[in-house]
Formats: sequence, structure tokens, C-alpha cells
Amino acid sequence: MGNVTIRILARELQLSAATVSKALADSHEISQSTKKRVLEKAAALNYTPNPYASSLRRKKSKTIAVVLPEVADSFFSQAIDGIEAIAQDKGYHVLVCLTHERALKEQAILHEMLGGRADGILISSCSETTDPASILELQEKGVPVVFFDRVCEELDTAKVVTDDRNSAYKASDHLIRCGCRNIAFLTISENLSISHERIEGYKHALEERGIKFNPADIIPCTHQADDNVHLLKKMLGKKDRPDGIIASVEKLAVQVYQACRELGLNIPGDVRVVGFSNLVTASLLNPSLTTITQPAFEMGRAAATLLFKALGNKSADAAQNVLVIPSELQVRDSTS
Amino acid sequence: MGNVTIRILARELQLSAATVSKALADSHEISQSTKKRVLEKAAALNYTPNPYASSLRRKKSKTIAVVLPEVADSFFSQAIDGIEAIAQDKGYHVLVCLTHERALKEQAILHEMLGGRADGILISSCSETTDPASILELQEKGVPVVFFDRVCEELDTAKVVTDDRNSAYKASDHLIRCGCRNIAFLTISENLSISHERIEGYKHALEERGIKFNPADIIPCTHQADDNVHLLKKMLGKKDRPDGIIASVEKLAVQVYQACRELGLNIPGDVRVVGFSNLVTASLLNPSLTTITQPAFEMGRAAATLLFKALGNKSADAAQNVLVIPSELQVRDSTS
DNA sequence: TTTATTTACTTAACCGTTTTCGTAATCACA
DNA sequence: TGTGATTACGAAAACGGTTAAGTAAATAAA
Repeated sequence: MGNVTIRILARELQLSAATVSKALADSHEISQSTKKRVLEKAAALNYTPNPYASSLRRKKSKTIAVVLPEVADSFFSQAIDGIEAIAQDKGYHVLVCLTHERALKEQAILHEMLGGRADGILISSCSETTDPASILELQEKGVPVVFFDRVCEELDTAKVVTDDRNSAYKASDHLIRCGCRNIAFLTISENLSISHERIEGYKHALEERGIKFNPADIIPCTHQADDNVHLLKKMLGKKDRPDGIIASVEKLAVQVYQACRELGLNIPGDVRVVGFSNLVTASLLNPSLTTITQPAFEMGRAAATLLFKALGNKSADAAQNVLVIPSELQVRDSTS
Repeated sequence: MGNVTIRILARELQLSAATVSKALADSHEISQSTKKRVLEKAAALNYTPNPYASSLRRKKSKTIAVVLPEVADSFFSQAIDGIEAIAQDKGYHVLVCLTHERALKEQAILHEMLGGRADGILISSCSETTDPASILELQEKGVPVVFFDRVCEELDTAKVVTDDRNSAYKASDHLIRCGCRNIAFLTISENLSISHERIEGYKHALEERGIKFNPADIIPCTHQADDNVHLLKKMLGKKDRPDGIIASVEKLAVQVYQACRELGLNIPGDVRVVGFSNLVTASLLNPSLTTITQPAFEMGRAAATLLFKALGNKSADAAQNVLVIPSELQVRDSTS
């Protein structure tokens, strides 16, 4: 009943623990016949190595941590799928740590990671300001960190992003071409890299078409769905309501639909909508939603790949790569 | 640069490692003044304990594993949110292990867990047959296991499910009341507990209304979206196509919509659809989707709570609870 | 004053694997 | 036949935190 350890295995085999350990690791120092005996006995006794003993000794946890705001979001869950695919392939485990968009929680998680719980970190920052200190500490300790999607611009780490600025530009330009002149831009946080980039793209499109940018058109939203719907209804209830909306976050697009439905507003008749979204149901919505579709799965894969590349290098933070994977504008009925 | 260990901390403080350890654990054996000194020095040196050393010695990992088929699914991702909320509260970490619906992968993951990587396991089985052996082994080793949603009926573990049979009954009954007489039931696996239950509920409703059950109406689907759409189009293209469809899995409902769209079939005119689904967009689809909405977040919370209860007990598998949290039928336009 | 008790620490032995350094024994080669 | 490699294994010391057992000093009880 007491767990079968490598020493128990060794005793049964009349061997030393060292030999068994090496045999299990398929070391060249061990004869084929011994390896076979060990493997067989291990299977017979149902031996499973204690990962913590191993981690302690090797200073490797065979685990990566994914730090992100939430998982109930198509983009993030698809990204996790991509990350996990790579990790599983490399024999690594995935620790999912949710920040719930709280900077404090994020910091606490990152600080804990200093203990070596994970060999590397994938992170998509929360919407409150990310403290570069924790990240810097990790880097100093030689723990590779790769940002994805929501990156921290000031930091010199590997990053995987999509072409946020250009995507927002395309979305805005598309709306303008559709006749919109008063476009609201919904965002969840102004100190998020992706927000900056996307707002820049939006501004650029306006400028190019000679539309004056009005700071009041940048609408900061919250993480409370009902608050947002309330806010949106208020905005859309006004006489000078926008004739176009860009929802820079998946959830916000859904909330715009809800607000419009409750107000009896027609999309795209009364207001056109485009959302940054990875919803599989985008094309099935009423009306189908024009989206900027991010390559979520691919971004997850790419971030994980970058992380493992860094883990392979002795020079920990060698991979100061920035990867940009383009998003796609998919025009559907909500704008046409 | 070299990690600051408890011994280094101790040396700096002119104390023994034992004292520091106890001080950090707020042991009553240590004086207040020493505790304060230790805490301050620990903060100053930015000490972070090595979780693996601790896990090795204490035989506790402060980690739970969530084993499930995928994460890119509203039900599962919401459930994870619920699980994580509880785990974070208890100071535990969450290891997410995806089986991708492969029994072999599931077995491998569970077998690895024997090593003690996680203190407890939450699992929603994959659609291929789950091998009770791995679970039994875990239980023998005293690792508590809680099933949620996709449970293993033969096993005597704690379980959290929804009222699958009754939900399916309600969905079927609803369709019949709407006039359907030829109802197809889409499933992904026939050896899944939830499939059994749901099919039973479906049969029961038919029987009660004097409609003969036709085994051919149980449509086994795959995990390939395009395969399913193809299959569904074939089915819906026939003259004697069903006049009602129950999609017992979230993704399948979406695929029914796609198939109908491609065939130009009208929902609910040509065929009525109800789906087991937690999509936030259900009410925004075209037409809005009648759903059996499962309490995903709550189920996650409940499962985690049950697990922690078991972790609290010395008698590991004391909690052979079965919790049933009811789902809700939300009638929308796809059936009316 | 002597004896118990409490307080505040220390020592040392773990936990289970890995790995460095040996060391016999076998083999190759001049 | 002696020297150097090579092969196959073992002893023991890590890794870093925890904890049982022990101890010296201070305090309380007799």
C-alpha cells in the first residue's frame, strides 16, 4: 500500500536505486538485460515516479504555467487548446492560473512562480496595469516568459500578438465604407497594449477618411455584463447615437447585441457592429456578426513553441522574438 | 542569483532552518519577535519556498487536476471557472489535463497521477470508454476522485451531475408538444453515462406520448465538425427527414444550424431544434436557440467543493456523494 | 530550594530521485 | 603481460523544506 518507490523497486531487483533510476531513464550505462528487468518489474509493481522528488533534484518541473484573465472566453479557451497541444507533445503539464482581471492576483501568481513551480510562463496580462517587476524577477531567475495577445510593451520578452492595429484599422475602414460616420469604439481597459494598438488603428482609419476623432467615442466598459448592457443602452438610446460600433473584446459584441435587442434597434439598419471575436457562432447570430477573427489556437501554439524554444536554450531569455499572426476581417450581415 | 533557500535565510538571521520554517508557518513554538524578523528578512530577500521540496516532504502537492476532453466548449470552460474559483480560495493550484476524447490519453494522464502530482482529481470522462482500473488504483492510493457531468456509472465515487434524464425528457416533451413526431437525437457516444441518461429521458417522453421509439433516430456523431455537418445534411436532405432535433452536445447544436443554413432549411419551420448548450449567444442566434442550459459554473464549484471535503477527511473516499444540480429548459424561437 | 513546566529554539533525519564519483570486471592492444 | 578503455553497476551526497525529538533557559509550582 505504501507507495512503491525506486528503492523498493531496487530491493526487489537486487539492484541499487541508482541503477534503477538510470535504467528507467534508458541510460547507456545500463545493460539491455537489466533495463528490461527493471521495466518489467516497474510495470508489475505499477511503479510511478514521484514527480516532486524528481523536480526537486533536477530543478525542472516539467510544467508550464498559463496566466490569463479567464477561461470562459472563446479566444482564451482556444488559445489554451493550442498551448496544451504543444505542451502535451513535449511531455509537459499545464497549470492554468486565472487572474480574473485583477492585477493583485496576477502579481501574487507570478510571485509564487519564483519558487520554481513552473519552468516557464505564458501570460496574457489582466486589464489592470501589469507590474513589470514580477516579470523582471522571473526573467532574472532564468524563468522564460512569453506574452501572448495582451502583451506588456515595456518589457523585453518574447511575444505573440496579432496585428491589432491593422485589424482595428480594417474594421474601422470597413465601417466607414459602409457609411458610418460616428463610430463608437468599446474597450475594457486603456492601459492594455491591445487597446492602444486597436485604438491607434481606429484613429488612423478615421483620419485617413477625414473624420474627426472624438475621444468621447472611446467607450470604456467594465467586466460586469449587466453594467455594460446598461451603459450601452444609455448610449444607444440617445438621439446622436453611433451608427457603427467596434467591440474590441468578444464579450462586448455580445452585449451590444443584447442592448440592441432590448432597445429594439436594428443591426445593421440602425447601427452596424463589428467585433473582435472568436465565437464559433458568429456566423449564426441574428444578424450574423462581422468579426475580426483572431488566430487563437495558432497564437497559443506559437506562444508555447516560443516558450519551449527558450526552455531548450541554456541562455534563458535568448528568444526575444515578437511574432505577429494576422487576424482576418470576416464581413457578415451586421455591417452590410 | 542562486535561489535563496530557507537555509540561506536562516544563516542571514543566525537561526536554524527549522526555526525559520516554523516561523513562516506561524508555529506557536516561535516567539512573536522572531516571527517578525523572519517575515521581514524573507520579504527583503524575496524568498519564495520551493513547492516541490515541500510537496515531497509533506506528501501534499496543493494541486488538483482537472481531467476533461477539451476546454473550447462553453460548458467545460465555465466549469473550470467554477473549479478554479474554489481552488484559488483554498490555496490550491489547478492542473488542466485534456484528453481530447481519447481513452488512451485519459488513461495515461490518470496513471501519471498515481505519482502524486495532484492531491485530488476532478474528471469528466472522454467519450471513449473510461477504464475504471485507473480510477480504482487512484482510489486505492487514497487520491480522492470526483466525477462531474460525464460520470462513470460503475464506479463508486463522488459525482456531480445534472438531471440529464429529466432534462432530455423535458426537451423531448417540449418538441412533441410543438407537434414533432419524428425526433432525431444526436449524440457523440453511446457509452457515456450522460448519453444513456439523456436517451432514456427521450425514450420516456416518446413512450408517454405514444410515439414509437425508433433506434435509427439516435444519431451517433463524431468529433469532426465537418463530418457531422455532412452527416446532418445527408439526414436533413431526405424526404422523411426529422421534424425535430435534440442535440445532446453543445457543438452539435451549432452544426445543426450550419447544416440547415447550407440546405436552406428553416428553423423552426422545417425542423425544430433544441440543444444542450451553455452558449452565451444562444438567445442571439438566428433563430434563437431553445436550450437545456446546464449549471456549468455551479457544477464546477460543487465538484471542487466535494473534492476538498474529501481532501479534508482522513478517510479519503468518505464522500461518496452524488449531487444533482438541475438544468433548465429555456424555450426560444428554434422550437416555437 | 528543588522539581515540574513552559518557552524558544536546534539537531538531524527524513521525503524519493538524480547524479557525481568510484570501482570492479571485462576487453582491446601493443 | 601490462596498460588503457570500456562496460555495468553501487555508494553517497545532493535538492530544499518539514518535523520528531531533544535541550537549555526561564518560569511556575511544591
